[in-house]
Amino acid sequence: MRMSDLIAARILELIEESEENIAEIQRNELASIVGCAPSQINYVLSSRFTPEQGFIIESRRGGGGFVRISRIKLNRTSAIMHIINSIGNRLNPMDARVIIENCSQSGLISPDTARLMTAAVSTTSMSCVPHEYREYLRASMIKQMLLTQI
Amino acid sequence: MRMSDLIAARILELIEESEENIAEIQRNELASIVGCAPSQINYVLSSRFTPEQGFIIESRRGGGGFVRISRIKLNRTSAIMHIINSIGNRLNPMDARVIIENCSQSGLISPDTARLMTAAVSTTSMSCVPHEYREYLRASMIKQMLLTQI
DNA sequence: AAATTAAAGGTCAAATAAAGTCAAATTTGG
DNA sequence: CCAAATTTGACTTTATTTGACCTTTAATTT
Repeated sequence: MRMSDLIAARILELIEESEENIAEIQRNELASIVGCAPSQINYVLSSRFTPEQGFIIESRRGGGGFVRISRIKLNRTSAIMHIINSIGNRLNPMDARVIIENCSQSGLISPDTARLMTAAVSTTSMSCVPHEYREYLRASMIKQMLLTQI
Repeated sequence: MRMSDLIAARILELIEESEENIAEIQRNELASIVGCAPSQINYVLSSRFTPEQGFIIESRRGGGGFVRISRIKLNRTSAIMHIINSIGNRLNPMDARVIIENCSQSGLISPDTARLMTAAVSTTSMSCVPHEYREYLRASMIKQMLLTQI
């Protein structure tokens, strides 16, 4: 398993465990527990816990510093609208994957729907359209599909 | 024996071995095991593990990357496979609509899924890709999506 | 209270590790 | 012989990992 996935999994675990959808970690401590460079924690946060994915990151430096990751919880419709609005007009495969994953995780869409959407935006599906269009297509498709889930 | 056949055989073998009909490989590793150029793995995948043949391909690049090949189990599947195979490599909006409608009518997919698929292949979703690609895209997307419904 | 020190976390770019693409060259079956 | 299938490899794109250096803040000392 990738280190990044392990870190992401650990953070999600902490969020789940908590009542208030918050994980509060010490960057260096977590890094040394999972055995990675501290800056890799930042990499994971910035690639998988972005505002677009429904997370807010706050932090404090200095003695007793911390990083707080909170998942924002909205009602169904606004959650979906929020996600739709956070998607620009392009979307790369990784971000698409994370968005679908999060929607599924947070119960906004069923696992079945998640699989369907993943298939729809897969590179395989799109192999017939030239690269320069793919990210735009992915974005607009995901938006359209999410809209049906309201 | 042809190299491609050997590769295909090896992948099938891995799928057989697995409980969940999934083979997860590292492209470069497999290539070096069987002794071929890495890109030949892609060739084999795209020529022998297509949706028409009941396979879904997913992949990730970068460190710890992989290619996952999953085979769909055959049960109610035959109906869906039949539909997939009846779709050529192009599909106009009207025919797509009819196919989705039929699947829905015959209970192969839920109304919700039908709406999702309709949204995915809608002209709105595709407005960012030039007309000449749309029918191909529609066909390959519908195939990929139907596969997930088995 | 001000100055200093130590303890966090942040940034960014380079190194590494995959996979994808495409077209040219080669082989094969009819 | 020819068209289709296969093989190869140079080049591209993407994701991850690491480390050196930077900034902020809390704690401690003077």
